[in-house]
Amino acid sequence: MKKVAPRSGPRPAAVSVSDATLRSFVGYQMKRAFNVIQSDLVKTLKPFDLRMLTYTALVLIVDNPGLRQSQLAEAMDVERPNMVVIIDELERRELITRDRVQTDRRAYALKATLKGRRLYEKAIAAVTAHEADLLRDLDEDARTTILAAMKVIQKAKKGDQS
Amino acid sequence: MKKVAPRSGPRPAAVSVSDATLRSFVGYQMKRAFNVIQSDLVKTLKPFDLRMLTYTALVLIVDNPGLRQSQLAEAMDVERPNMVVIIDELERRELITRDRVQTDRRAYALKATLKGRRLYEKAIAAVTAHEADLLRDLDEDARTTILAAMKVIQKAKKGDQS
DNA sequence: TATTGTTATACTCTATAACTATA
DNA sequence: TATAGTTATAGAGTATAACAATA
Repeated sequence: MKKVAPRSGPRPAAVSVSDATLRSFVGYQMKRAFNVIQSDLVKTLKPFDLRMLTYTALVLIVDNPGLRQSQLAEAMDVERPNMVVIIDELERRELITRDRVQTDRRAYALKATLKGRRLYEKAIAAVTAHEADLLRDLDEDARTTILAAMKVIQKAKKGDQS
Repeated sequence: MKKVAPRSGPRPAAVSVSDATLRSFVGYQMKRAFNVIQSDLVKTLKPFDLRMLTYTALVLIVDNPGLRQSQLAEAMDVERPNMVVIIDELERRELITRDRVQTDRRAYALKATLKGRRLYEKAIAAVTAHEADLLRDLDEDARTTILAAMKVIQKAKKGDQS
């Protein structure tokens, strides 16, 4: 009953694990796919000394000169306290400037420096190239569907019942 | 020059932030969408006192009785050291058992208890219902495309140049 | 010598309460 | 009183090195 069945291969892990139950969940597949994309993105941004959050913040600041930290935090869906260290890092590296808003001295106006804009250009080019490579086996139609679907999912949160 | 221009609305954040540059990246859209799905999943699993990781581990153990921690870690794409605390929690709550494998006394065979299998049934039902609700605005065609696309992305990692 | 599970540790991301300075 | 930014802190998730027991 408890006798060991003779095994030819040296790998006891030869029997593959079934994830049949989980596979059908969109959430499960998205987590796994997102992990792939994220780890690729981390590697891509490494040479620029950027992480996902610092990269995203830099892009938004370049594209929206003068915005405040709270606006950035809301746009990135990050809590304000967590925004501070991100901004601190970008400022310390002289990629952005933090200037008091004259009309509201509580707030800071964030702007990219020339150095920040140059890093922005390089980082975006690298991310674009890596993403194109990662998605090379998806045709244009599939990509369009994915983008559309991702937007639908994002909207599903707020409009719980229009 | 520095006079405050009279504003009608009380909200200075009225000017919306443009994320046009980021929007076209699949990775960006996936992160945002995944955040929505994840936070919904967290809420869904809360009543069962499960997190994504403990939920995933429980499902895989129920579906693959007797598997080892290292197999589970590989299946979940989690480092072995991080698997330990997850398994600890499931065992402490008597949802699974950890039995020494007779043929390899280094390893543990993981099995779900009756309590574990019951929680599995309830949790899966809840997750299924919540996911259906979250994706209610996506037709079957879109879901199929998404699932297929997520698999393509996952495969893109390993087969860098088949 | 290699592998299973473990401990310790560290870094990132996330989340909340409470403070300050301004409004 | 409310808001912008900050500090402190705690919880998750993730990653690596090093160890004991076993193969």
